[in-house]
Amino acid sequence: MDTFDRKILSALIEDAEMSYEVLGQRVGLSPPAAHARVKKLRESGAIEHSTLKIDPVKVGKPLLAFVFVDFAGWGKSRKLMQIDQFPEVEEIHSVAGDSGLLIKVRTRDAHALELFLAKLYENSGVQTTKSYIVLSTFLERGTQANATGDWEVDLLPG
Amino acid sequence: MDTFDRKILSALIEDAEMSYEVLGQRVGLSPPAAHARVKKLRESGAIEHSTLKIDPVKVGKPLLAFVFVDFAGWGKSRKLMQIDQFPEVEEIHSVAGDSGLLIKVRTRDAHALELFLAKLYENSGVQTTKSYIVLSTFLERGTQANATGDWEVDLLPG
DNA sequence: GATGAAAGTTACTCAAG
DNA sequence: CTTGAGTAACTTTCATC
Repeated sequence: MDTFDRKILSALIEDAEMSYEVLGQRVGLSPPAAHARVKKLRESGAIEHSTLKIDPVKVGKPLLAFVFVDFAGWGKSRKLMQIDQFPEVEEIHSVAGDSGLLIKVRTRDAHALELFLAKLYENSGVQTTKSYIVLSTFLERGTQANATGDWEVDLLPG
Repeated sequence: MDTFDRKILSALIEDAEMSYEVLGQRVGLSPPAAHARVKKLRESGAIEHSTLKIDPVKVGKPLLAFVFVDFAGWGKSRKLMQIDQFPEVEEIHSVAGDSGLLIKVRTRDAHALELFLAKLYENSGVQTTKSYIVLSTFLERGTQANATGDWEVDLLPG
């Protein structure tokens, strides 16, 4: 995972359908060299899979919310994990602090969110939920390949 | 945006590099028909762009956190918006409730998160931050194309 | 690492039903 | 919408430097 690999990942994160010829000249490698590195990045698992960024509004899910879920105990957490079956749910994390789970959920409207929350409460063990409604999103992207300072280093010769 | 379109999006979200032949037989269309629909989905903006799902650990960012940021006022929000320059930052939302902004940030370790928070406090107007450290992630995916109930409907004839 | 080349596959478009 | 066909482009690998 050197600078070339990070440049390749950064380029493909922006547009995964770039040809190896274009990719190569963007990162300063020949097409075969770029291809070999992408292959290794896939085999190593650094690239999990290719996917699409979808416009939430166009698929009828303009309302985004983050829901914190508190439990009485951890016994029923298995059943609650099945909420990944809901296509409205995009993320499920367990978090440190005063809450148990943090769920990112995207619905058609407030009523659909209410129905989802009702499903949550059907699980015994769920004590309270606290929802944060998103008013507007300024940035939303996947994991970036570079870290702070990477670009400055890249500008140096050598 | 009919059932075919949602099936196409769902398939490409799982694997965007599928050939139109495979895509067609997965959704029940001929390759040219599948191709034409994908083209329209791009032109309509429903598909924003193709991207890669990256393994955060493999790129050196195993620590995920959600940070709520409170302001004194909205005057300096423009400057604070520049935090999208940080590759650690994946999402920036303004949320209703007792906080102003919600930031999803992924760093190498707790120290790197601390450095990022220090950058936030450099902005005048930032009053407090409240961070939720993610202990484990059970689900993390992009916006799904279907809504609850879609699959049941699809199983019906006609 | 670069180049050049080869074979196989796919993208993309169109005509016709 | 389907089938069938066609060209251009790309992927993928390999031999060579």
